[in-house]
Amino acid sequence: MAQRMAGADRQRQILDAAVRVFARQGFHTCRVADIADEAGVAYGLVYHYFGSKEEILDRIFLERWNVMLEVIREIDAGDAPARAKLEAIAGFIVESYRHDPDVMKVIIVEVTRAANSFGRTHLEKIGEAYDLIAQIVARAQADGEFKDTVTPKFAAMAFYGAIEQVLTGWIFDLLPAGEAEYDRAKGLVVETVCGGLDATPASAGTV
Amino acid sequence: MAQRMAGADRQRQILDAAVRVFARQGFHTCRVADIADEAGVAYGLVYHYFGSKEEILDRIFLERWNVMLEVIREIDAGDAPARAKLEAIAGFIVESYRHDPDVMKVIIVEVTRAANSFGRTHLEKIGEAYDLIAQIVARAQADGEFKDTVTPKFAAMAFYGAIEQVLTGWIFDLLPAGEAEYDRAKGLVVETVCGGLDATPASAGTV
Amino acid sequence: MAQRMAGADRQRQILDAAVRVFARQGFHTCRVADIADEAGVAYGLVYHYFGSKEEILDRIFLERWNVMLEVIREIDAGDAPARAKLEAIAGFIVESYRHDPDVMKVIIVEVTRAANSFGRTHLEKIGEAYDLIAQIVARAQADGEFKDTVTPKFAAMAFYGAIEQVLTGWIFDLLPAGEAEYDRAKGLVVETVCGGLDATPASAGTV
Amino acid sequence: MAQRMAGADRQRQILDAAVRVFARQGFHTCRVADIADEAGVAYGLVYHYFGSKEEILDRIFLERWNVMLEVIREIDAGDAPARAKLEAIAGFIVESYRHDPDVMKVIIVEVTRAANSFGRTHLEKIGEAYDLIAQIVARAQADGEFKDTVTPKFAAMAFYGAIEQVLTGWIFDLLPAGEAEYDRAKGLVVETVCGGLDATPASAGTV
DNA sequence: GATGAATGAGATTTCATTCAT
DNA sequence: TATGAATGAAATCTCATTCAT
Repeated sequence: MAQRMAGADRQRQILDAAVRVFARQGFHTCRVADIADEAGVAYGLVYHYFGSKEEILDRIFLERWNVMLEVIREIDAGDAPARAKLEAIAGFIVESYRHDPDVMKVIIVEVTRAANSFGRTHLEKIGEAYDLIAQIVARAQADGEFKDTVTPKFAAMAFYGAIEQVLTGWIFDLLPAGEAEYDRAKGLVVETVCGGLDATPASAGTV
Repeated sequence: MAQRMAGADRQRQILDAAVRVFARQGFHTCRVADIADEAGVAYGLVYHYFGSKEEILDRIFLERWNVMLEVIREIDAGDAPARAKLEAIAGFIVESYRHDPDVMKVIIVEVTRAANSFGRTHLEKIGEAYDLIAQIVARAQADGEFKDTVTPKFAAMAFYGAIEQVLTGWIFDLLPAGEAEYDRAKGLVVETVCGGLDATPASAGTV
Repeated sequence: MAQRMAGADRQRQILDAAVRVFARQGFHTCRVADIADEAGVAYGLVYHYFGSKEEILDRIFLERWNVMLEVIREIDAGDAPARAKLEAIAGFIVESYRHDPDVMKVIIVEVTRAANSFGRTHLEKIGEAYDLIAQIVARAQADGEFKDTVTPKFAAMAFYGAIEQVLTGWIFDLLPAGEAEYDRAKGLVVETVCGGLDATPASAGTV
Repeated sequence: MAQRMAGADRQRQILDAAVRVFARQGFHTCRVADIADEAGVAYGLVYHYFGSKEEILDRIFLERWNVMLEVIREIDAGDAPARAKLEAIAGFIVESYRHDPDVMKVIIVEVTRAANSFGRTHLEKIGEAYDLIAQIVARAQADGEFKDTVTPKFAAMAFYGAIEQVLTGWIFDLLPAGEAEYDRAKGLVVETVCGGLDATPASAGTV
């Protein structure tokens, strides 16, 4: 039986359990009871802290996604070259996965591509990230750092898609994973994608 | 009341209806009754032709994915440069979307990234496509057409992820869609991604 | 595809198939399709010859049960001692089982004790057999051949129950079955049951 | 709306309701909703306590049958003559019916003879009872109390079959029922069946 | 007579959510 | 806060029966 505990801690406990359960069984396949069990908490307590099963997923997604948006904004605010900024973003996403693969799995598998089931609830939030990346590209194109062959939005999608797919590869064991791979991936995604964006393509060859 | 019809035609009719329904409402959100209604067919007939709702999704996925694997294999068998092969693949995927966006939406949203819910049923099939692309990259690296900075598998994931994300952008209205965009996208994905793969990066600049 | 055939033959063919299917899978567990398959006949043809699945079971039961009633009446009409008559009845039932165990299995398992499900449709018919046996006992009691310790109906039930249970034992492999056992059973049931009915109990010992 | 209640009590309540419903409508003919209604409980609560409709029947059967096995074992352990033991067993079964006719009806009609539908799940359990009875007979034959004309198993089947059929007669109104009949039946079954087993058949005449 | 596609009512089962304690 | 019993609205799936051909 769970001891009294500060509300915030309990929420955290349930949220963390939900991440594990969603990652393991999938949002649609798991039951609220599974979350309660995993958290070692009574059935009804989940509903004391969250209005619905979906709200739990919302919270998991928003917590992490907002952090990412924050980080991207900070990166963007710096005055590094665009390529370095993209590398920092890729680095952050990879680190996020390294730090807590389950959360990223849930976000990718249950939210990012599942905009259907959840209605369009999170689409806007998701789009914000793409827009921020697009802005970086746009500014780089204006500065002449990047070519303007592609629209910034298009570039942002390709960039983000490449990263997400690499994570998906790790998640589903389609790509070798491990500490070394994580470290290399950060640069390689940018290398691969930005190779085609750079205005001075020779630079790609020098890395 | 539905007229008598050859079995294969009825299956097609139900399959097509299912694609529309899955695309519109999502696999988990729709009911088998919705599919029957959409097909203008009695409830039970769906179960006359398919063992379960899931089997319908399986069929939709496999039909299309097998075609894609076939096409990739054919492209791969030719002796064009790797870059042209990748462009042909990207072109095929984009054309697939243009021709039947609903099917691609279902595949991307309900299958490709949802390997959780369906068990790992289709993971292998999905992986085949990545492997074929990786082979093309590997051979290009051996030939000196591509650099070998990244592993072929990694490159394949980045490449496929970029395309899929562009499609996702169209699907969820995060990226402007339309005939012109579709045509441009084919080349741009390759341009963007392969720019970093090309051994002679200058070529990227000439496009 | 089934050839044209006289109606009666087709009915027989379906009826025989149904016996096998009911015996193997049970009435509630099998589907009409199973019967059609077993008969090597098209689905719809079953409904051409029978109004419902239940009607098939009715026919199977009535055909056999009426034969049994007929036989019991004939035996009863003779002027053998009651004990011989009962032995003849037991003999006939055992022979019925030996000749077509499936029919008896269906009758015992699906009809005789299942008077609930079928409403009381066949109760009266079933009761006729018990009454005929009871009559034999009653007359034997009047003649002094049997004691009148028990009511004729009670004796009839005990007698029939003993036989049916022995058959049940064979059906479910709780009792060793085989040609020799069948032959011995005929007399033993009577020996066992009638031993307590006989007015001259010593006779039991002489068998 | 049902009040909160201890889990065990609720199970009992549902179990008792199920007995009434199965007895009245038959297992295959009733719906789980009928059980819930009869218990005055919400639909889903039945599934809160039992995994399936079949599990409910299993429980009803096992609860009662295990009691009977226990009683038979106790009777068997005593040192009364075999005939007295059989009479005690018959007495217990009849009392069981007198005490709760519905349970016995369900066991006889839905389980004992329906070994088909339930797979062979309970066959072994059912057989245990026959075996125990057979043991009593076997020992009596060894002691010379019973003749060894019939195998013990055969005798056990005949004995049990006679009782069950008498109960069936009461259940389906083929045999006059009532307090007096119940009391008389206990001895009469044994009298009838054991008359043929007794080594000293004269004793049968003295009852 | 013969076929098997078509129908749809209904049964079991699940599980998110509520709420009495 | 905490508990888990209670609720009941769906959803899936089955299958007896009908009927066009």
